[in-house]
Amino acid sequence: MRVSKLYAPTLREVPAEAEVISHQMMLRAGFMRKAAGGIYSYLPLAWRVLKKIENIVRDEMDKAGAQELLMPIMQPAEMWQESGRWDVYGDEMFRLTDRHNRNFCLGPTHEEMVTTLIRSDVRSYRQLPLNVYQIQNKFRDERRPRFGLMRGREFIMKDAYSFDRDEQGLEANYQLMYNAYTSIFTRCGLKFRPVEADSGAIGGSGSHEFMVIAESGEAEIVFCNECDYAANVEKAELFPIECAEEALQEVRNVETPECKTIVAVCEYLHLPVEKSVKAVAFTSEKGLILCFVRGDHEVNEVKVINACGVIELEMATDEELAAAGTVGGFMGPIGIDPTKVMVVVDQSVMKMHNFCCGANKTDVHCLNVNPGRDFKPTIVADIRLIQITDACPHCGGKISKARGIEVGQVFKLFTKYSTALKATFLDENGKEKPMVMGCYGVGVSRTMAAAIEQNNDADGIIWPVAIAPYQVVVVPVNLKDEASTAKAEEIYATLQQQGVEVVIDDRNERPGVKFKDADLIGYPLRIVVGPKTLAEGMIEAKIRKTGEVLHLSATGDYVATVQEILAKL
RNA sequence: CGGGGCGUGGCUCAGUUUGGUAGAGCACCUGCCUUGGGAGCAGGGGGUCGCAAGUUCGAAUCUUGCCGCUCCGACCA
Repeated sequence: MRVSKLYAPTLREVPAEAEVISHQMMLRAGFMRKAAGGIYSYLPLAWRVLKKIENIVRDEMDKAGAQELLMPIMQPAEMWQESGRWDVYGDEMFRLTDRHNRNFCLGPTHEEMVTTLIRSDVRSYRQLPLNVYQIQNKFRDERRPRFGLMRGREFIMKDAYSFDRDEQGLEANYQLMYNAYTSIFTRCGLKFRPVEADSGAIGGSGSHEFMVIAESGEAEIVFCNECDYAANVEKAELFPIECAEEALQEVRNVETPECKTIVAVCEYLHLPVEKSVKAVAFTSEKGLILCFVRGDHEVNEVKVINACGVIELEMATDEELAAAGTVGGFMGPIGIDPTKVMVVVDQSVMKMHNFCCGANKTDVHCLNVNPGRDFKPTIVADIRLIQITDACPHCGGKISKARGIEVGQVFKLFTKYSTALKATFLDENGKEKPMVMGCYGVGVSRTMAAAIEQNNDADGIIWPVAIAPYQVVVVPVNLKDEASTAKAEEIYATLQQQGVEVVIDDRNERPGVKFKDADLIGYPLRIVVGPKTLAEGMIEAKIRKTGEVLHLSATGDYVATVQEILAKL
């Protein structure tokens, strides 16, 4: 490719709309342009990167025994109604109607589609296991699209679905996919970490997320420094906290004027925060939920959702609190009827003695409260967020936190969809059984963005060779100098013949412009051909990642050298 | 959806407070010149100032409504 013909309009300045590095770089380097919020055109350079990622994904999927197919983006409402998700999915689903007023959606995911497809064709245990995948655009009307490709409303995803006779089969497929994902992200040149994850709205249980480690990541993960435990914070279990036994004392109320937060209350009463319990109130489709955790702990909403078996949580309003007989800032479990309001108490609170909490009256808190004696929870569960001071839930070791970009997730769905959608088969005994399913996603366009987040400097992108749009750019320094320009053309043609993915910057621009663009676009290797070095029989190869400059013989076998350099990057 | 900020040529922004008929830099076109890290000179093209109503002799500027973008909170690949 000749840069003079390449559709890659670079920008000198950072567009005001872009906040994160990957978004800024992709706009500046001419990789993409916005059509609407969270919706982008991929220009040729980006499309080459995406195809490279897709091909790595394909290769690993095929090796793991999955078969590629392509399902419709537009999906009829009926199958979603059958699974029950037409109503559950909410505003995040793009919906449309045809001329006959029939309802459709743009696929946010394909469990319904694939399950109804497979159920009509697979009748026997002999046809299982089966694993199918596709790479296509997905549509989700995000509440808040942001960060360019990191959270778009239309994005490219690889989604695979496995069907097995039993849970052992699922376990095997899950492991195959887990390993394939590890290979995919390794081959893409990314620093990543698989972590235990909550399975969320997709359903099922048992899940891992593949996180690309990056400061700009939206997810927070914890990992143990001593064992191999790693989890999304919203999933992370807690190492049990024990409390020393002490004699139970009588409950009494104290005035706590103007103390709206638990920290203020404890300061006012000269109590350690560990001797207090705070409350967070939510509303859900099952009504009000009062959650209680220790004063210095935080409520984990995902755990609350799972513990209560609800779909969504919202912060409760003052009116709802008043109706339940309490008041914001002074909520406590005493006197709340656990059969009318869900009183969800963190497991660690159940072990505390003589603690302080709200008295459900403005400016009043209770002292010496004890679980069991003074109140009855509706539910006791682990509902708190792990903190850096917590011990590893597996080995008790010291944990660390990091931020990550979720580029892939694997789920064990079990029979959630096959039961709802009646995807059954006959086993060897002629008995009808639901297929045991798994699903496995890779955010292809997000992976491209994540790669940039992890590989850039002040001058631009630094592509890992495996997913770079081109491997090499050849830069003739001065087009007026015939000898060096001819040499550059020769090198370009030769490399191309040898299968190197190469562009030549044949624009009649000053060298600075070409260098700046090459750095910005992030070609892994730049070959500069100019009169000065050529006079000495040399050409220059500069490695984008390290800045290292190598002088190669212009007449010798530079092709082999270039291939060696690329192989090492 | 709630809360902040912003919409002026392709990009970055000034002008809005105090209404008087639109500007700069970059990019683009032509010519000259220049060629190892975003050169210089000269000339040139391009904007119904997000949209719609309103106030006014007169609106980018004031008022109202709408739309879009963006950032902060809950979801996800």
